[in-house]
Formats: sequence, C-alpha cells, structure tokens
Amino acid sequence: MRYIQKGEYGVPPSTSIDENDPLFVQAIARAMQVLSTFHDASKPLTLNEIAAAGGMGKSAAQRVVHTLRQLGYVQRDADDRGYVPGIRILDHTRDYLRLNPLVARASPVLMELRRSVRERVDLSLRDGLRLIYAARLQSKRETFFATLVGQSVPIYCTSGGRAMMAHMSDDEVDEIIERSERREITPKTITDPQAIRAKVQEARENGYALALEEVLQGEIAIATALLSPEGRPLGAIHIAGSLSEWDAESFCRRFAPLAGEAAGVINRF
Amino acid sequence: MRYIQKGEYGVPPSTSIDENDPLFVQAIARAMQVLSTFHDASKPLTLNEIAAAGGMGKSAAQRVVHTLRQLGYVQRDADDRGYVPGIRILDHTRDYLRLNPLVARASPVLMELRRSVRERVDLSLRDGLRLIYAARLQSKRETFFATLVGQSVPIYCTSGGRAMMAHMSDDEVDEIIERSERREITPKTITDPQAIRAKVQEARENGYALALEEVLQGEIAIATALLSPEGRPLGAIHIAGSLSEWDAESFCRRFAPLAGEAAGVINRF
DNA sequence: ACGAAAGTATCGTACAGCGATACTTGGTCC
DNA sequence: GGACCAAGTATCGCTGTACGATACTTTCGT
Repeated sequence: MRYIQKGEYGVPPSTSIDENDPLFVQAIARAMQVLSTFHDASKPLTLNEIAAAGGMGKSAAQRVVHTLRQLGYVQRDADDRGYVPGIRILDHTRDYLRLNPLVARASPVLMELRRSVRERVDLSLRDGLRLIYAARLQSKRETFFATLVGQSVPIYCTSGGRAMMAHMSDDEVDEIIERSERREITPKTITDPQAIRAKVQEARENGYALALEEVLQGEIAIATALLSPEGRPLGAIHIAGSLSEWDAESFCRRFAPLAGEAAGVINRF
Repeated sequence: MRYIQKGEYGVPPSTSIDENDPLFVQAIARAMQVLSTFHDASKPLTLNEIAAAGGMGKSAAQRVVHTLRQLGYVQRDADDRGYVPGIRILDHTRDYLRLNPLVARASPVLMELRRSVRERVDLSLRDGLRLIYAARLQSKRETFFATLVGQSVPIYCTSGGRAMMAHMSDDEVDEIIERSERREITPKTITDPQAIRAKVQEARENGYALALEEVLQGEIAIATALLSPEGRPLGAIHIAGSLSEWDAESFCRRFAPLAGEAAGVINRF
C-alpha cells in the first residue's frame, strides 16, 4: 500500500482571486503563499526555493520568512538545512476543529462508531473539488502518513466524494466532474465521467458510496454524507478496510448499515 | 472528566518580539494575530470582537479578515453569525506533521505501541513552556475534545513535560518552573516549585515520568522523552489511562517498560 | 583553499496599506 | 411594524510601510 504524496492535486490553484480589490492585503497573501510552498515540498526549503516557488523576489521571501519565523509559523530545520513549517500552526488546527460545528457534532458519534467497527473511521469535509480529512480514528495496521489530519483527496474518485455527490443535483455533479483534474491515482481510479455518474447513481440507490482501490491500493472504503439542516452535503464519514481481509460484498453488508446509522444520528442533530 | 478549555495558558503571549526590526512585516503579524484571536474563542467572532481582541481598528480587522477569507483561512460561520477559522488551515497542519522529522520517525513506533497498549498513546512536542500534541491515538472511551491535535498543556505539570525536564540541567528546569504561570488546573495539579523538582528527580531515577490527575480528573499518564541526536529533549510520548480502571502502581508496572522501549527505539533513530 | 550558494543587512523611493468616516443591511425589542 | 443598534461593507486622501536592488557574511562542498 503506497499512498499518493504531495498536495499535487486538489489544493485550489491559489484561487485566482486578487485583482485590484482595495481591501486585499497582499502582504498577507504572500505570507500564506510562502506557507503553501510546503504543500509540494518533501524536504526543508531554502529561501531561494521559497522565493522561486512563490514567484517573488529574494527580498520579499526574506521578509516574509523572517516575519513568520519570529511568530513561530516557520522554523529552521533541526539540522539547519532549510526552513520547515512551525509548530504554531497546530494551535490553529485545534481552533479549526473546535469551532467547526460539524466536527463537534460528528465526533462523539464517530468515536462510538469506531468502537463497533474495528476498521479505520474518518471524517472529511468538502473544500471545493476535494475532501479534507478532519478526524481520523486509525485501525491497527495503518501507516501514519496515510492517516494525517489535513490530508486531502479528490471528490470524484472517493467514497466520501460520491456519497456527497449523491445528495447534489445532476448539474452540480457534472460540474464537479468537469472541473476536476481526473487522474488515475491508482490503476483502478475511475476517471470516465459516465462511469462516475453511474457510481453516484448507485450511491443514491444504496444510501452509501463505495470505492475500491481508487486512491490507495488494497483499500476498500464506504461512506455516507453529512448534511446541513437544509440538506446540502458538507462532508462525509468513511469506513476503510483492507481487501486482504474483506471482499467488497461482505464489507458492505457488515458496515454500510452502521455507517448509515451514524450519519443519520449526526444529520438529525 | 472535564478537560481544561481554551488556549488560556501556554500560548506564548504574542511573544513580544516586534520592535523596529526592519524586516518585520507587520501586516503578516496582524494576520496571524487575527487568526490567533480564535484561541480564546468558543463561538464565531464578529469583526468588532476581532478588532478589539487584536488591539487594532475596525478597518484593519476588516482588511485582514477580508484577505484571509479570500484565501480560505477564515470562513463565515454556517449560520452567518460570525467568523470562524477556515479549512485551509488543515493543509498546513499536514505539512507540519509531514515535514517534522521527529513526527515521521516516531509515528510508526507509536502505532506499534498503540497495538500492545489498549490505552491512549500521544506524541507531544515542546514549544516554549508548553507541550503540543502532534499525534493522538485514541483509546475507546475518550471524548473527542480531549484528544485534539494541536491541544497544548503546560510542561510543569504533565508527565511529558517532566519526562523532558528529566533530561535538562537543573538550571533549565528551574527556569521553566519560574517562567510558567503555575495554576491549579485540577485540585491535584502540583504547582509548588520544590515539589515539581522532586517529581523531575523521580523521573530521572525511574526513566519515565508520572502525572496523576494534574490536568484532567481521573487521568493517569506516564511519559518518556524524545531526544535529539545531541540528547536535548524535543518532545515526549505519553500513555494515558483512567484511574477507574487502574491504580498507579500497576499502570506503571505494566506500561512504563513499553513506553521506555518505544522511546528507546525512536531515540536511536 | 576556493568558489558557490545560502542567509543577512542596508537604503532611498513609491505606492500599499492606513484609519476616519460614511453607507447598507439585517436582526431585535417594545 | 417601526425604530434602533450592531454588524458588515465601501470610499478616500495621506503617510509611513514594505518594496526590490544590491552588497556583505557565513556556511558548505570539493
């Protein structure tokens, strides 16, 4: 089981808002830009790398990095080889999770679900064309990097994404499919629009969505959507297991009812 | 079991660096300041609240919030009642965890440890006078908010903190004790400097540290330190259980060797 | 010992961001 | 239901912040 790396896909491409909005403080955008440089990094970065990646001059990168460093959002690498994200980021992680009402509502139910299901249980939230994992309750045999908070996956080829699409209009579904950069993350990833629509329809009929090895080899996942009071899908809960232990049919028979029940509890407050 | 709330203690008080450093970009500091406002919030904030808390004018808050919103680091609350942190924060969480070598090294060992220990296992990292949880492998019966990534606790009164202090010089220990704002988080919290030093000494002798209900009622925790190659303590691993299921002695006898072994593996690469 | 690359410091100028103020919207109280 | 209050949005001229070019120092690798 090798997991996809990087933030390659999904992270909205510096969402091209900017222009000449008089309220927009570009120094802040630069700062976030610098922090986002690390999305595609697999090692500490030098000032010049940061400057180049962010399309800014060395001086600008210097000032931004300097400032972020003072504040604890960027640190020198342990071996003094370059810059890495700083620990202060985690404070904001906590704030985000605490103050997100869906996370707050869903979490106890998720913990409960994890008790009856000895597999990995996840909570993911939508951000544009992707899902971001906000809570992950690991099973025994997982590698850590496959279960990071903040990990994101595309909507079009994941169980959670399809569970959400099942609650959208056909137009919305089509728009997501169109705008997604559909890549074969694994050989099993479904990228054909027609086939995706079929899987969504299947999810509508079953009340849960299924994905087999579409993001991670050997992984089976089912999901159900979490809805706003008005019925709009906001995220999903996932149950994920290994195909070395389960076949698809028995996995679904065993866990789909539990996932459905959990989502039901969360959705009705 | 009620957990302490807020970021009340611990978060370095906007670490009074600033002055007239010519490289310091204050617009960035303002942005982070705004995001940090949420550390003490338990509900969505209005613009005026943000402005007031950050000691800046309404206009400034407006611009900063506007910009952060465009970028996805701040969102409107679901009910449009105020502002909350935005989901983009989680992307940086992932980067931090991925790029932190200690987290990377420790995680597989932690997962392994969790397998043999049916209690909660945590990895925490030092930031000044506090420890921040970077990875948390829950046990069955935990409440979600007690196990958030990004949660922080003081060094002086936690098992992890004492495990780290056990690897510092007496001077360093004293400095931490002195500079810490020592509050009785629970009735059992040890705040007396002399008593803390004794606990540190005890940890030095045992090779692990112990804390009983000092942060969370009913909780027992032991910890061992994680060290840099040079021997400086960088963080700790914790095993936490409930006093309704264990007495201190049997908890230590059972888990201290496992915690020690795990830390040993991590520390020798 | 040398050269290259990374990080740090300096400085005059222009325009980005400043803050005061005024306008719009929406919710609440009597 | 109308009046009020607070929240959010928009505008504008001035000033001081942040800009980028450049030069200096330090740390590597060979």
